[in-house]
Amino acid sequence: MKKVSSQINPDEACKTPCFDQDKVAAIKSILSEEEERLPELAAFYKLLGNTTRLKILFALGESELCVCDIAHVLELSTAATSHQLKSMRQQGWLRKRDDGKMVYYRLHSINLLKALKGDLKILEAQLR
Amino acid sequence: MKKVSSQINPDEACKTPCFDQDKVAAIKSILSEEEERLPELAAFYKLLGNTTRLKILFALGESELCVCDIAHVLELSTAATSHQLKSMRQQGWLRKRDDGKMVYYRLHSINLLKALKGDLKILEAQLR
DNA sequence: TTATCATTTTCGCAAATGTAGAAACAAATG
DNA sequence: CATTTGTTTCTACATTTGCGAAAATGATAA
Repeated sequence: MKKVSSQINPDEACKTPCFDQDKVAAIKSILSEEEERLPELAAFYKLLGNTTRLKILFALGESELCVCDIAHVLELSTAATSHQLKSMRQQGWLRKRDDGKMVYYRLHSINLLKALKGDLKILEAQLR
Repeated sequence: MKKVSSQINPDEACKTPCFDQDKVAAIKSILSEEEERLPELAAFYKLLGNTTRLKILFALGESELCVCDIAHVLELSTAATSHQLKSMRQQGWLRKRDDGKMVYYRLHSINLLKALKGDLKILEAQLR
């Protein structure tokens, strides 16, 4: 069932020569197509992997808000809030609108929020 | 347009009293319903926010694999690989199957992989 | 102009986090 | 028994991170 190839290079990083070399090669080849994108995808999820930022996204899902309002919702300083907003704006998730001294943020894409809510449901299903 | 309420508590964490107190209260109330779940959701995304783990998921999307094969695909030690596998198994994403000395891992839910591939497409759309 | 206000940015740090190595351990095999 | 495969614990290291403090920006008001 398990083909332990005789042509294993002893210099391999993994010392256990248990693997199916052909299978590994095939999967490496398949992965190589997506490999470039994976760091981007990881960065995408990293940005989502923070309760404060998720709160911001859910809050903006309700309504456009100024930085100060968001800061109050989060009970956080405006500087810290602004920092988080910037990171998400850079990711393309948020848009800003200047109005005098105030700056208003809103979701750029409603799809993101939908995805979040969908994932919340998946999560609940997992936990049952 | 902006209602600056007179009943602002001067002890507020945020020093700028620019906010629409009613709006903030309303949004806080709405968020409070989801607030409990948000740390879980963040943990979910944190686990996805790593290129190595994403590689594992995509690899297992192709085929069930033993730890050693996965380690070779990742070019990582079996110990490190096993650690990552454990974290994802704990999250409920993977299942393991013992077969003699070998241990095989597979995706528990195909939905996760579908979601990943969907998010990859969203990402590509964003970047255009 | 000067002052004030909302926000942004820079700097920097303390704390948290994550990754993975080494080695001990477990379980299966021969 | 010795090997093999995988897991776990302990550990150390580097990196990341979130955020405070304070200066800077840019708009508005006096």
